[in-house]
Amino acid sequence: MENLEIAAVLREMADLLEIKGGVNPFRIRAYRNAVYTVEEYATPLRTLVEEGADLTELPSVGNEMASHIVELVTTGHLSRLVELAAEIPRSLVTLIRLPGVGPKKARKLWDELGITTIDELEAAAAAGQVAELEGFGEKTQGKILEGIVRYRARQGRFRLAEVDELIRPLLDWLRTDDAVQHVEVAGSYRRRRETVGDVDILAISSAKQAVIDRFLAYPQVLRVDLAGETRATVHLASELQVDLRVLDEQDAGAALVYFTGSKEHNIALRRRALERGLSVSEYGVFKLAASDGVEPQEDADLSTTGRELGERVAGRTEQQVYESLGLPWIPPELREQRGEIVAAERNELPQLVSLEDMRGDLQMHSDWSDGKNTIEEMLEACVSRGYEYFALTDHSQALAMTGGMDAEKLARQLAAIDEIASRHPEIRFLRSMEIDVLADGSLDIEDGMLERLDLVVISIHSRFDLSTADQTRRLVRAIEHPASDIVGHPTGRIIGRRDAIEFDLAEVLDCAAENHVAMECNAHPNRLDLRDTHMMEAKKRGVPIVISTDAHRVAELDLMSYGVEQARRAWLTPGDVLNAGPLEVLLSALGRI
DNA sequence: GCCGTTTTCGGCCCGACTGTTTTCAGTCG
Repeated sequence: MENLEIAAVLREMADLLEIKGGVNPFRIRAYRNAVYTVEEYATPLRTLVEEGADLTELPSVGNEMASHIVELVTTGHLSRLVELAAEIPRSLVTLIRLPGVGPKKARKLWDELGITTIDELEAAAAAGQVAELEGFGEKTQGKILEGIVRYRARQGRFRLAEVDELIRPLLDWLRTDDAVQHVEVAGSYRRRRETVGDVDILAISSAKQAVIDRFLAYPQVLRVDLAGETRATVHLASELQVDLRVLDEQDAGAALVYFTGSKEHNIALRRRALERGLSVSEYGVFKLAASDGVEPQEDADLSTTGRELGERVAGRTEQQVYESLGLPWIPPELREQRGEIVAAERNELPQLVSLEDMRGDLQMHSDWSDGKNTIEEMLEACVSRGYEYFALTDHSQALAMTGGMDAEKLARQLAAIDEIASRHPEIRFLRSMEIDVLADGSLDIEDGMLERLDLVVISIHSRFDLSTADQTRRLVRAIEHPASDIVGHPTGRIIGRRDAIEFDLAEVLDCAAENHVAMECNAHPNRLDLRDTHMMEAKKRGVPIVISTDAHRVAELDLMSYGVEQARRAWLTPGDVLNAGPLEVLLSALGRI
């Protein structure tokens, strides 16, 4: 059982316990905390279980969660969930995915109307039965019906690059309004997560209502979900959800921290604040009033609303907010509660790699295979981006439909490259190729030709369905080939379209480290492969990373920023990224010189 | 259920908006 599946079971436990009601809310929260840990963990927990490792070492995993995980890995099911499902229909958890329906309402729908599925809920709402229930009404019933339609049609998360395109004109629309002093996008977009569920926009203004009005008047707004005095939520025509919050300038820093998240990072900050007698919200950092007689609430009170606040100590800038908590400013890409607060406290935050550090691009295609531009056009585009070197990596013959090259065609290309390179001393031209790794792990070109290349990129483009063991063997054999330098888009995933191939990440990374082979972070926003957590694992195991665009046309060379952002999320410094350094260091790390 | 520079009990993050309430519960982020 894989981590995501384990997490899904634990999440279902939490949902069912919540629907059941009368359960200690902190017990439910404990399940949700464990879900986060399991989802974020880079290596399969199944391997930890097989090694007999102590799972309670993991954050938010105690004896109970550890035994749950062991049971799931070894038996494939969780007896506690089976017991719970005998009391509460499991399908009720789908109801709370609907907007406006939470655990309490789901429970009521089941108790009063015997509803357990979305289909049954739709029928009951259409018949007007839902509005009759206490705590429900006509509006709620209508909202549920709309929500069901959207639930069935929903598109899922948006890729970061799509959101970039959708959100830029909206930002321009807001910025041209006089009432708006400043606009910034927060949320997972600012943390540069590979996909974004909804977009959080933060506006600074003293005329809040005017900003809300401007936002609601944006031509691409398809429907308004809610609109208050300081916040509004809309769906754009693209179905992308956008939340706007309008705040005073003095609150900008606290608000930006709050809305950038992640949720887990914020919770950790607030816990830290409480330890210091402070309270953090989107309105600032406040001293807590002396808490003489704090009356403990009986269960269900999840919030600390009503706590007496004292003097405000920070809020205008993010720096101030972190400083008030005894921390240096933390880059948004690191705010995932993966140890950044501890590192910040010790002043050990990494100096993250940036786009300006990049000195070359190590995967791109020309019209010799499936690229759209000539070799010389690609070269000139690299020069204009200020690169010191670049690698041209047209496909090998196994990808016939791309015009992949056999030995004879490669020989002709190398001759053409020599001629072009001789006219362009301003950049170092690396003769390279993206060579297919065949199903058995052999490379798709004669060894004799490999010797004529400066750099060899090896990639999997077929047989994505091999077993974990076979796929691991395949990659290990290819990496062990003495000519191999870089594994291109190692997991082969296409975000939202094709799953990653299955292999033993630890074994492959260790093999790469041993053989001086680098792993690529493919910067194309559809791939982002390796992903952030995998790169963290690679760094831990001493495997160098390269960031390449895999450009098939000149314009795609600009996708480099997406790769760099993912590398930043993986805590990588310029020293961890080979093509952020001088060519000699790169070639030496790959065992070329 | 988890956790520990106020450790093995007693805590556990904070606020806005909506709809249905006649003073607030539920949901959401």
